[in-house]
Amino acid sequence: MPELPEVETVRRGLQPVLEGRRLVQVRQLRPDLRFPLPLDLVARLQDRRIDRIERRAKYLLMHLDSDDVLLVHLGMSGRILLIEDPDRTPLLTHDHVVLRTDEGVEVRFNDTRRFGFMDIFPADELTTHRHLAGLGPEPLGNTFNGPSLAAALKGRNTSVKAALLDQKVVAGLGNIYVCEALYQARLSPRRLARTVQGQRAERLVAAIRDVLHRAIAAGGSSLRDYVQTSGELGYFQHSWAVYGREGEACPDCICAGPPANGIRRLVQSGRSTFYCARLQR
DNA sequence: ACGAGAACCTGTTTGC
DNA sequence: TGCAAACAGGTTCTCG
Repeated sequence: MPELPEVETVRRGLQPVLEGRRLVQVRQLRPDLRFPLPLDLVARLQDRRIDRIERRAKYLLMHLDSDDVLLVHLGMSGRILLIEDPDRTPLLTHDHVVLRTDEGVEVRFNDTRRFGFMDIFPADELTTHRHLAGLGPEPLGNTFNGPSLAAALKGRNTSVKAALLDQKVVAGLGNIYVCEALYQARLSPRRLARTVQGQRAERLVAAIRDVLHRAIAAGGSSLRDYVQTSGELGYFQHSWAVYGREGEACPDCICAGPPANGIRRLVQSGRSTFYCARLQR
């Protein structure tokens, strides 16, 4: 999916189109995504004004003038398409929820694999909601630092790779940016999470923040199914050092080419990890 | 309680 | 060429 940088890019694209706008038409094309959609979703969105759009981890949170919050998660293949001329733009196969604003623009939630989901709930449940309550710190926030990450990893008997994918440890990283951050921090993805303490934790925090900042500045990464809200392509995928580069030379060392050297791929808890075995310890 | 793997879905790419 | 297997950004559930 869209990881944190892609979701932040979508949020920034939606802001000028949706904030302050009223929803004059709401259509739901199927009863469920990853989970059943709330039965009253359309009724609670119809004629509401969107006051503010924020992001928490990989979630978009749209605050309504009814004091409800619309939560959107893009899953693996979710996209949000902005349609300037909706009456002359046919729906696509996997358009599932369609919002039209009082300015005549449509926002269409399109998700091929339907791993995405939506919910709507009262704003006072923001900290207790099932999808938000257990989340760890924002990696770009003030509370995420070397000591706090070290504390979160202490006692964890899994790999640092698997631990960073756990949204309770830090919220918003996914497979791509974990691989990139571990590479930049020169830490092996196989390293036991609980051994990442002190300077190693400091290095990892700095790498995570730097990778995310650079990715956001580039407008995120465009993957097979993902396009920015505007329809433009993010271009951070050209900056990947290791992700998807199995067999290529490591950009920062001399261990060129396959098979023994260069960037390797391994599978950890069912997901591909890309790394340089020489630089990452 | 923790960690690993399966499940959820569709589409594309890879390999025999 | 054709078909089956592998693989893809995430989260949640089950099982040992």
